[in-house]
Amino acid sequence: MAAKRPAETRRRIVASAFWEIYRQGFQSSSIDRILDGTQVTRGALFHHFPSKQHLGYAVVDEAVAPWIDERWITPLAGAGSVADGIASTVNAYLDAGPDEIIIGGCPLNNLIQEMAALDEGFRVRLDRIATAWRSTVTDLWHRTATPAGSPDDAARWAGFIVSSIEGLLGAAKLARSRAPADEAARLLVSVIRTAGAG
Amino acid sequence: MAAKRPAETRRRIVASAFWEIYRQGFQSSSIDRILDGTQVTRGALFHHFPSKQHLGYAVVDEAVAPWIDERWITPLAGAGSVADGIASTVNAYLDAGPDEIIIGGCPLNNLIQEMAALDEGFRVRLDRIATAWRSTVTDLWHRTATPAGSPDDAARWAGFIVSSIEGLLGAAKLARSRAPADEAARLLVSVIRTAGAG
DNA sequence: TTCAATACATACTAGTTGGTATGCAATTCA
DNA sequence: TGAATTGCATACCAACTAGTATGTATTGAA
Repeated sequence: MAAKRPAETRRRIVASAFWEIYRQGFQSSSIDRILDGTQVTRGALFHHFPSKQHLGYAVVDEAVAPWIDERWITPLAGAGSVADGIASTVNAYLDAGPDEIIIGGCPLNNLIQEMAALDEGFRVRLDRIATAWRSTVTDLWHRTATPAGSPDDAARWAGFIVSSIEGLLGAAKLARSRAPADEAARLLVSVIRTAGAG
Repeated sequence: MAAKRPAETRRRIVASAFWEIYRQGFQSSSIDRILDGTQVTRGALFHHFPSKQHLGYAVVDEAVAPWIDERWITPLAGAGSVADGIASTVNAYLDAGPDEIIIGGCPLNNLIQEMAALDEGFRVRLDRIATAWRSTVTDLWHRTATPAGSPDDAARWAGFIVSSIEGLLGAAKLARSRAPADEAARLLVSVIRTAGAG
């Protein structure tokens, strides 16, 4: 046993748990498999987290949220328009990283479908992430779109856009190919432009 | 033990398995819980299905597919326009049945997110259902939309529309409310109309 | 009516699950 | 430096898992 660095131990558990949960889903994830590869023992894990459920919550807060943040929210915040922001974040997402990310789907969406109906703790945490994403789109819309229609339009569009992105990512997962996501994204972007946010 | 009616026994297994899988997901569904309530025993189940996986396949083919068929595909086939068809199927879906259907999400989408990356048998079966849905939208588009743009436009729009519906159903699940789905659907329909399919 | 195939029913098993009990080592603070 | 407190390791456990072995009852055809 090396030196005791509790923060580092905890970080490794959460990181490994994120991938195990990403691949298997939360319920079918296994503590033993989370531990595999890491140099962490069962005792250490249950010292840091009272239960698998709490570990799951930590994964959402400390791994899924940053994942969405860096891939969608942060780049979007600096975009010149909603259409440009959506086009470039979707492209960057589909371009970047291994196929596993296309085939495995969006970690946020995966957990929403699996856990939102089953566990309120998961639900509120996941909702927090989705809300932050939508808010960023809403702000961007307000800042850059040609003002027309009711002031709630931006929020409505943001809801539509974010849910559409989750949908198109699911289509790619089903097809094991980025093609359907690419096509749907192009349509989504063109539709945003004609709405005056291009 | 009552009279032996194998077809009825099998039907009851698939029906019960559908709900258990709908609620828990496939991997976390339990044979014992599937059997609970039904008057079927373990032996009967494993007589009709060689494994849980094969039962899962049967559920997709014989329960999920009809579910999508009767709620989306069939009504859509008789619609007067794409916009009208989408508006009325979404509304009917959100109106009909218990809240469980809003909170529980779309059985097709649930299984896509959980199983598409893990099991090719599930993936192709789920893809078959989604493809049938998209084809129906494509045909409707061809029949009723004002002809403009390339001939692939209809298929592209169909892909976008179906994935958007799955996305907006996911938003309702996350919010435990039909409101976000309603708003996103209204935007989707208006966007379809401006594209000439209204 | 016999016989074979089908349709179940019961009991069991090997493996996996999340979680705990307990002990020791490293760190921190008085 | 001594004494808590924290961090971690090992061994264990009860519950649950899918699946099997084996038996019997029911069916349909000859």
